[in-house]
Amino acid sequence: MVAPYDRREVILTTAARLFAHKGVKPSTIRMIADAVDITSGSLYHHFDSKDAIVREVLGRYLTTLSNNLVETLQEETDSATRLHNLVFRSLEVSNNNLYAATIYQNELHYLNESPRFDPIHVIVDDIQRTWRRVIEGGVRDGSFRLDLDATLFHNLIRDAVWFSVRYYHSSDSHTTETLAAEVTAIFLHGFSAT
Amino acid sequence: MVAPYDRREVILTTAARLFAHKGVKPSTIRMIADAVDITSGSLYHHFDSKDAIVREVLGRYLTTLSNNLVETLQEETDSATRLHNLVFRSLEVSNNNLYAATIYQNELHYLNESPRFDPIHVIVDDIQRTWRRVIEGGVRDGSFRLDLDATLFHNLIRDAVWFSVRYYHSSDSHTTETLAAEVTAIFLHGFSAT
DNA sequence: GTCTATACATCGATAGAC
DNA sequence: GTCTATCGATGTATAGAC
Repeated sequence: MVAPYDRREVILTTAARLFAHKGVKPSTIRMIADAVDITSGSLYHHFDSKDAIVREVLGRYLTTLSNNLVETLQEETDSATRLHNLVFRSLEVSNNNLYAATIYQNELHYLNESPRFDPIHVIVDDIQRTWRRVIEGGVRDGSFRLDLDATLFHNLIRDAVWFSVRYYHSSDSHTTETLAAEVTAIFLHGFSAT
Repeated sequence: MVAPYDRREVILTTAARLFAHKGVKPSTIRMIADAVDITSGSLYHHFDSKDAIVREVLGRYLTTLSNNLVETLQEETDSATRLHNLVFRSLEVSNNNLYAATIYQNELHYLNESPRFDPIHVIVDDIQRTWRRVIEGGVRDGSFRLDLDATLFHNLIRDAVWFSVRYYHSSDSHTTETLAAEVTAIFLHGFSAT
């Protein structure tokens, strides 16, 4: 028996939208309360604190992302395809969680200023390990270049995927497919015509 | 006749360090004052407001960057080299202005929340135009691929250079040289071994 | 140019009635 | 589960003495 909607869910979505658009710190408890049409005191019936809302928004998104990446690697295929699959799934999940994805990249400072977001960092570390496993695998099996720094490559492609949700908001999976293919093409084969 | 050091300059550097490490909003006027050993009220003798400090820190950095990019393009050479030179100069200037560079990428929200930072955005727009000119020139003269989205490429390499100062703090120009060469190699020729 | 003192706003969070 | 009312902390900025 689930209500037609859960007020708690409405608060989460509304807060996420505010956090994404204005930043976490400038989005006050009173603003969130106004946006869901209750008073600020009532918010504390649903959540212990403002940071608890941030944690739940980011935790859901990053957990979904982490699980999706692990899942896509169960397909047996070559390293280049594995890398492409990581790119595609990352773009897809981030596109389905635009507010959360935006918040995460914009609030690295906020998330690091105290241990209260450690659970979030644990999930992110897991995601990074997945990427590294694929990249190092590709270097080992000869798919990727040995004369370039694999860690640098990791950082560059991770940031590219991470931040591309800033400008690419695709509504259909076709666009995500195209974007993933182009990003992978640039990072694997380069933009040079020769 | 310049004093051995200018208190105003000390404030700027100290504030920049705080802004970079803790974020602009959490770095309070009192913290800045404490760090330079005066009281918060005295800060207002040197600057009209906290945002005026932010504007001056970022303005100096971005103006230097913009001028450097324009300067490096006066050398007549091929498009691939021009692109490499943009990468190198960007890394170099950002490395020489680590606090400001860090602040800029971490505070996009803060900088966009009101028109008081419009002068900053004007300089950034100029920098973006410089990059676009080089990339479009390379596409036109056949140096760069026609089958990939040049705007996407622009966004990716710009972010890569922009954000790589997060993890690469080189103290000597040799490392910057190496980093620029590797970034350019990945973006022009790819990480694939084949 | 630096100080003390403080005005004034706004924040997150709590208490207790309904 | 929502309300009103408010506490206590903290923020930017100002006023005026020295």
